[in-house]
Amino acid sequence: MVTINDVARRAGVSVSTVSYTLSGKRTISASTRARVEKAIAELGYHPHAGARALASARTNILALMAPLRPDVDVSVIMQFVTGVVTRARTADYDVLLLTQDEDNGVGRVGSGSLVDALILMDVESDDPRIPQVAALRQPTVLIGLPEDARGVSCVDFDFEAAARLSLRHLTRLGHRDVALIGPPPAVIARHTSYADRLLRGYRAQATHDGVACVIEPTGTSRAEAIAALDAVLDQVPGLTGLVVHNEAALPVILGGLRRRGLKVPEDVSVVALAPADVADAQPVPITAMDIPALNIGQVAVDMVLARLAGSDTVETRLIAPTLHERASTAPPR
Amino acid sequence: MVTINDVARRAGVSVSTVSYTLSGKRTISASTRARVEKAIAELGYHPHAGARALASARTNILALMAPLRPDVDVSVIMQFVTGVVTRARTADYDVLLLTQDEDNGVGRVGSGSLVDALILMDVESDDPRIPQVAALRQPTVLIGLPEDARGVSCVDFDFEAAARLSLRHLTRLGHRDVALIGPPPAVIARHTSYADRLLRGYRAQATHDGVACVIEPTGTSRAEAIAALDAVLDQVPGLTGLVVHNEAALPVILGGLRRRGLKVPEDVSVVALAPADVADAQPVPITAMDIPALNIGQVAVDMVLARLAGSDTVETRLIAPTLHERASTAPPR
DNA sequence: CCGGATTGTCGAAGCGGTTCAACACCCTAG
DNA sequence: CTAGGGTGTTGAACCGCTTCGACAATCCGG
Repeated sequence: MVTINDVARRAGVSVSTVSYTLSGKRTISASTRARVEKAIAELGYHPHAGARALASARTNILALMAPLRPDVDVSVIMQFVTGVVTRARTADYDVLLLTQDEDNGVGRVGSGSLVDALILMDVESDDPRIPQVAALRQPTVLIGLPEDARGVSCVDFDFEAAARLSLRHLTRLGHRDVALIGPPPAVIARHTSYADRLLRGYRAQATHDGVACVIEPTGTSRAEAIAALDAVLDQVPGLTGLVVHNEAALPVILGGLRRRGLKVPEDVSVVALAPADVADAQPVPITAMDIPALNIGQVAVDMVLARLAGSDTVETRLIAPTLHERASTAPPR
Repeated sequence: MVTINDVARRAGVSVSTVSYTLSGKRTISASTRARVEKAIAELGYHPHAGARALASARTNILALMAPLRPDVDVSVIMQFVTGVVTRARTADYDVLLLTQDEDNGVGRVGSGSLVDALILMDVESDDPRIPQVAALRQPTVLIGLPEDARGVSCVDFDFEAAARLSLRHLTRLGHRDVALIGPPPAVIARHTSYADRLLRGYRAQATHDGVACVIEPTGTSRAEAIAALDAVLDQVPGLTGLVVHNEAALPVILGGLRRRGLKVPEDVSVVALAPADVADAQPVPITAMDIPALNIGQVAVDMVLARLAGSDTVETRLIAPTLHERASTAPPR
């Protein structure tokens, strides 16, 4: 293993000079810097991450706790993770990937000084992890808006507004017989923050627009999606408008509508809450509130890095939704 | 920060005793162990990861380099990542998530002693990362079979056999006018290992079964998928059988077939290479070679952990495919 | 031409663990 | 009763890096 000592010897300077050359925390003459850099290149020196972490109390690692379970929209997760990892790298940070279902992952990586900061996805309205991160000395960003954030920063897509705008798009087109096919029952039961806000927004808009508020959750499996569609058609016999927030169920629902002889958008208009590429990659391109998952991931990293850089402003950011019209919505005939 | 010193003082023993209690590398009397564990619990002690890494030359972190780009099948990636992370945690390892497109990520985390081992996804036939990992002291497992693995272990789904069996399934049903809609052109151009093997298998089986070998790559966007379907129908006018290996294109292709008045499976039989849940979540449940991505991830971790535990057997493992019949295949009429 | 800044470099003290060699103690066999 | 062999515990060296205080050399204005 080549250490900072080897570099120092080769460059004919002291270890501290090498360290300062690397960190730039003291001025180094151009000639010395050149000699050190040459030695580093020749030896292929990479500082030992553990030693650095020990001495500097910084690991340059971010923890990202993601819901690696099947009942979430994989595309959204993936894009979010991608946003986090790529942005983190631009600031010379690495990302440690954790699952939710570990007992006390937060405490382990936090108290163990394994990471400098945390990003928690899939936050619930009353998430048990919030007191855990609040007790940590590392800053944290939550994806989602818990009831009580306890001074922890939050960021998320504005699902409430997205639900409202989705329904409004349908009612403005003239649809009165509408329904929402939503996230899995388990997600709702957990009071996952985004699901709570989604339902709240949908309900508010339904009341506002004077249409019946029919909400049917559904899982990711084909059978569940079909059942949800059945239930919805049962409750709203002359259904002409559908809002769907369930990436996995989307194709099945479209197939189900077709099998009943219902054409999209001629007979039924469909609005989805999904990333743009998912909406576009359906049998019929779907009008959707595009979820900018990549962007949210980047913002989360920016927020957490700002805290690491010394800022102590705790903020909550909501990313405004935009409707993207594709081929799945039309006025009722 | 509570350190091992605090624990030692509180338990009335030396630091080395605490350390040995934690690691179990020396015998400790039951009473001492109890006192130490009590102190640890009371203080909420978590060993400092950096200090531990420095002293023991072990970080208990695995690097996972995943293709976080849009032209890959997100479900497969997600499931694989999930398999890796969950299995790693059972062995008290954490996972550092890296992207391919970083310049020298392998060298950075390897030489920098950030990780104990690496897992590389999306390996190309002549992957530039292979010499890099071969130069590292950390063991590595490749997902995919490069031409020259240079003594690095490999594991993957047997895409060659999967392609053969997919086509064979169609020809056995009596289909003669068949085609393959494959991975994105860029993936093929890169000579991604799985794409190479997929095409090889398909070609071999086409020759063996005496059918024309029509292969059309396609990207993940709707336009590309439609174009690919057009091209295929152009080349094979009386098409009755289709093999698809492109998760994102699948729904679009099904939509395109329908728009042309072609029913699945009455007019066209479709076999996919995809994870079971993806195949099931289509408008029509698709007969598929189920890609056991979760399992492959677990196996990759097992292999790398075996190397860390001292085994020096370099092996290549291929996971055999199994066909799962759903509702998308039937004899031609 | 001198005193005080400024600039560039260095030595050494940690950071918080692991692990080795040493040692005290107790048990048992001869 | 003693030699010999565990068993349980300890002190101290060490892992590779960062950073503080010290210091020599150079520069500048008065």
